[in-house]
Amino acid sequence: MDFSTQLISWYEQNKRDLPWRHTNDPYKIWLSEIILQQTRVQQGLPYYEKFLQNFPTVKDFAEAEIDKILHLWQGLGYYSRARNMHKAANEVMEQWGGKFPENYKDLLTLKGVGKYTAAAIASFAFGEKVATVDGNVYRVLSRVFDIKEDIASGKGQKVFSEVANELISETSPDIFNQALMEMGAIQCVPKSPKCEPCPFVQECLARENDSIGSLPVKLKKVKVTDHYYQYLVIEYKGKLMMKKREGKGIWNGLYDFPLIHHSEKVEELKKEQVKEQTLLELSFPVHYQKSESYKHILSHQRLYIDFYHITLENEIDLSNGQFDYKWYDIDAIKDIGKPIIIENYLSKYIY
DNA sequence: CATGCGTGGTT
DNA sequence: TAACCAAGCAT
Repeated sequence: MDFSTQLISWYEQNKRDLPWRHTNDPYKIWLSEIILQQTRVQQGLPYYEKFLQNFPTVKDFAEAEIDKILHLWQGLGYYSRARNMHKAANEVMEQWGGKFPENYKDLLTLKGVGKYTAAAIASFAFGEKVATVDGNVYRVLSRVFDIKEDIASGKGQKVFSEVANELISETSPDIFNQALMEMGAIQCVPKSPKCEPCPFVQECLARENDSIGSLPVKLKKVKVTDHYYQYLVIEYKGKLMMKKREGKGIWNGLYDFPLIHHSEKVEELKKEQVKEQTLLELSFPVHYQKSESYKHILSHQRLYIDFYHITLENEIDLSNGQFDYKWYDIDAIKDIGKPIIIENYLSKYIY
């Protein structure tokens, strides 16, 4: 029995029941695939349901406010996915007549749809014979065939793509793709893979060569930098001062508080910096409540965060246009997208 | 081609 | 605890 047949046989007996496996609708496939990028199934599941309820069709998604999309996406991370989905939905409406493009090459033109996602939609929705090559596939193929090519390099990605496209089933490329990823997700896992029930246990070259623990090879290491944040939670009559983050950094499109950003550890609030950020003339000692310190870990940054809750006696006029901060009713703040650390703070001390 | 981009789970 | 990493993509 060949690789594909063995794999699919294993899959039919071991697969999980996931909602996006019951549809051929490219919109639902697209939604699920974007959500699942770098995200675990259990974390993504409730978001998939929530987005489908709010936006049953790609037209609904395209017509939605980006602020509503980002609020629904809150807590899932990698927010550029949500912003790119909004753009892609509008591309589908305006350039493809409201219907998703139906092949790998055209799907690749959509914002936020790369090689993996284009292959996923093309095969799952349209039956195109093109292999999905994701982290699971790298792991399974690198082990079964003991391939030591670096998966972070362009060459490595090309090699694994070629291997996967050699193996892919002629008759059921969609099931083959699902099966290969499922094997990586639930059996050929990174640590302590479950080799005993694996259909390839006899022919797995990495097992034979005792190299499972070092595969797949991934040379690139992310460097993590430290940042020290002082957030000013400025309250006046049931409103908080906030603004929408812009630019290329983290949390683009989400809302947060006036922020004093340091590259070194700091102990106390500096009043000159408070004024620079907010025009707020603090006469120290001012009445404020400093929170406990938070450590917030991103993929590439360690944030050490203190919140300073300042309750004003008099309103600050924010209409001079020097800053983009505005006053937001605490009730309204519940309905806009915020970094999860901000949401956690608000839930504990403000709401 | 290297880097930036979240959050949560696991070891 | 720090490291790793989870159905990647854009620039």
